This record gives sequence, C-alpha cells and structure tokens, in this order.
Amino acid sequence: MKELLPKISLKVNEHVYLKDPQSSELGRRILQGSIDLLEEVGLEAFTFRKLAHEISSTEASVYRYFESKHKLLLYLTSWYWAWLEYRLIFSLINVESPEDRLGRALKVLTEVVEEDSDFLFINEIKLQHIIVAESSKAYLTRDVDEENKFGIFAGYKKIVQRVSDVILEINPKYKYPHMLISTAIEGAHQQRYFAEHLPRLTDHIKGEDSVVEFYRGLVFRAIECFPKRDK
Amino acid sequence: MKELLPKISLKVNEHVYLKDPQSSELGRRILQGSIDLLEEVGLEAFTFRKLAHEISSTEASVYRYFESKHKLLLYLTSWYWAWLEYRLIFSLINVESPEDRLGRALKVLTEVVEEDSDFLFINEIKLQHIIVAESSKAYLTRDVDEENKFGIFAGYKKIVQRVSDVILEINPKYKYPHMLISTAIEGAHQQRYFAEHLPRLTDHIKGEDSVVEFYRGLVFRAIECFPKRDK
DNA sequence: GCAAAAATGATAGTAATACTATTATATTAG
DNA sequence: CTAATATAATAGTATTACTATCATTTTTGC
Repeated sequence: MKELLPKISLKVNEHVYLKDPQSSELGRRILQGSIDLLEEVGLEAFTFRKLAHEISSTEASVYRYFESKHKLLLYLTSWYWAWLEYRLIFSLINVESPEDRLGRALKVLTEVVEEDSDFLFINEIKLQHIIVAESSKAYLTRDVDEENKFGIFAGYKKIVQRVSDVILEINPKYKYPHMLISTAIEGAHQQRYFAEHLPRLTDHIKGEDSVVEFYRGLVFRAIECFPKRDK
Repeated sequence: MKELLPKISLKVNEHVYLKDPQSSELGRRILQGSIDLLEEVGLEAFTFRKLAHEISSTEASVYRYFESKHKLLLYLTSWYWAWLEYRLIFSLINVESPEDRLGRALKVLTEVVEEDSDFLFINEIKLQHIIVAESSKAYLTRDVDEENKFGIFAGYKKIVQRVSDVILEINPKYKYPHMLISTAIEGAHQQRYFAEHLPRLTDHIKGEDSVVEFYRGLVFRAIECFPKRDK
C-alpha cells in the first residue's frame, strides 16, 4: 500500500476531540507523542503532564485538544478502526470469490503490522502494540453507553458488519457472523498479548504466524467451508 | 452444587493480599463490600475510601488487607478462577467420554452464573458481572510479567491446561488447544459485554444462550469433531 | 504589512486519589 | 488478666486530573 496514494487522512468521530488534532502542528505532535509515550509507559502511567513534557508543550495546551486521556485513547482506537477499514477495502478490491475475500479480510484483521508508511504522524506499528494492550479499555468503562450513542464505536461496528456480510455470502445460514468476527478481532489481540506475557494461555508454532493460522482455521470451519489456501 | 458440600473456601495466591481477607470478619466484609461496590460503580470509580465507607470501616483498615485496588481486583479474579476450576471438576466427575467432557467444560466456561450459593460472602452472580467487565484489566498492565512470576495467573492457566488436555484426548493432533480455550473464555466474557453495550458486535438468537451455543460449535468444529448433543 | 482573532505558553490553583503514618481504642489469645 | 494484635480515627503527602487566567506568539483576512 506504501506510497500508492497521496497522503490522506482518516476521519475520526468528532465527539472524541475538542479540536481536531490532525488540523495543526501541535495536534499532530500530540498524536505522535502520545503514541510514543503510551507504548513506552502504558495507559495507567500515561499522563497529559508527561505527554506535554515529551512534546515540549504544556498540559493546558493538550487539554485544548482532548478532554481526558480516555478521550485520547478513544481517538487512537477510532483512528485504528478507520485505518483497518481502509486496509480492508484495499485488500478486497477486485477479489471476486467470497472465500478469498474472507481469507484476505481475516488476514488483515489478525496479522501483525510490519510497516509504518501511509500516515505521516501515526506510527502504525506502535499503534498496533497500543491497541493490543489497551483498546479494550476504551469500551470497558461506565461511559460506553453514552459514548456509543454518539457513534464513537461506529468504525469498529462497520468493520464487523463488512466482514459479516462476506460470511453470509459464503453461508447465508450461518447464525453468528458478528460474534465470529468480533471474536477473531479481539481474540487476535489477546493472543498476541498472551504470547508476550502469558504464553501458557496460547500456542506458538515455529515458522508460522499461529494467530493468523488459528483464526483462519477457526472461522472457515465455523461456517462450514473448507477454503483453498492461497499458496 | 448447592449445599452438596460443607462450606469450603478457595485458595488464592498469597501475593495478592497483605492479610488473608477470608481469615477475619473485616476481611470478609471487604470482599463482600468490594463486590457490591465494583458492580455498582465499576473499577475506575471504585476507591478504598468509598469501600471503607460502604462497610463502615476506614481506608487505613482496608489497606491492611490489600496494597491497592489492583491487588484487590487480582484477588477477585484469582478467586473466580479457583471457583471455575472447582465447578469444572464437579461437572466432569464420572463423565467418561472426552466429547462429553469437553461439552460440559465449555458450558461451565461460557455460561452465565445463575445461583449464588456455595460461598458465604462472595456473591457469584455479581462477581461474574465484574469479571465480564473488568477481569482483562487484571492482566493488561505493566506489572503482568512481575505478577506472573509470582504465580498470580496460575489459576487461569490451570483451567486452560485442563480443558486443553481434554481437547488433545479427542484430537491429539490439534495444534492450538490453548488458544482455542482462552479464546472461548475471554470471548464469552466479551460477547456478554457486547450483548449489553455494543449489540452490533454480537448476535443473539431468541430462545437460546447464543454465547454458549456459539462457542460450543466453534470449538467442536475447530477440532474436527461433531458432537452428539446432550439431549 | 497590519489589526484582529486564534492558538499556544506560563503559571497557578482545586478537588480527588492513592497512598503512609501515628496514636488511640477495642478485641482476642495465652 | 495481661500482652499482643486488630481496628478506628485522624492527619498528612505526592500525584493526578483537571480548570482558570493572562501573557505571548502565530495565523488570517484585508
């Protein structure tokens, strides 16, 4: 995907920021700096104070962009879903067979990001690490319902819906397409986290990306279709 | 299981508490009160101050039992794993066929708790709500590795290992038994959370417990065995 | 190129949180 | 019944998560 398109920017729900961080230099430094800092210290130890220091700005200035660190986390996760959707669309373009489409979609949803390219101030590799460890905290709060009303999780739902539709093309009778896809997405994150920190909760087979292989097998078997492997 | 056994207590790793809360009246009030309060306000808004107030004690006294609210959360999750293991053992007693054993195990891992019975000061129904919404926060921290060294997640691993072994009895060649089980356990929590807060990420079919049905199908298909339904 | 507007920086302040410490009082165990 | 232990009452500290104010810089519209 690298360099195929002019640099574009991804839309994030307006309710997560006070001022669009993609619209100014400081805003972009906030995004970049917060990705660096979050990856380094984790959400719990992350503060706007430290962030401001890291980017040579002030706490008050950061607060002009984001109401709280929770909103900033929502921003990053929303951005990630938008980015995933963008990659999903690309990887499905011109692919006809629904089985192929599903296989490719699953790969995008479960694989590890290895190049950081399309977006100037977002390091996608670091962002994925953050997503793996922190994204569930974005919705596991007392504010979910309220935030959900404002469409903050729409990007996530859209992806799940999109891939569910592919499943239903393959097997219109399959009863749990949304569960299956959200299980694969969240599960892939968890399994990567487990591999790093709690390896007895997962499996790793040398020479393959076991997370990708596992969820591929899981999904295709669940919907009762045995796919032709792409080489 | 109700009343079959004399009241017993479950062992929790020593490193999560300063003083065993099951050993004193105040300790038990702390457990009971924290389950009530956590369910009511969620982990973020939960403080030892509020807890102390709720149980008519003091902050300082609570701190004599638990170093921090994170440790208290670890206590509750560890207790939950111990309790799940206990229920797992019961549900597999005298069941010979490995397919049956797996079916029963999955049911225990994914079903909703409906009675609160065996343990005096732990409300298992409320505890399960807390687990659904908060348990992943117990390991998604910077302290995981350190805590893992002290065996704090051993209870969880033990369950995963136990059920993985059943899978391998059925299909010794299956490559991802741990992934499969941890996916089912965590996934079941997530899907219940989604059902309540983000329903477009899941599926619900009237007249069945879709979470249980979904993971049952998923697991049996993944390992290539088509189970006889129990009734 | 300049005035007005907007963005940022510098600094300060507040309420709440997450603890620690001290001493007094109650409870319990030998 | 005394000594040890547990709990309560109270106070205090450092940090966090903000909000407010005002000065300074940058941007923009003409």
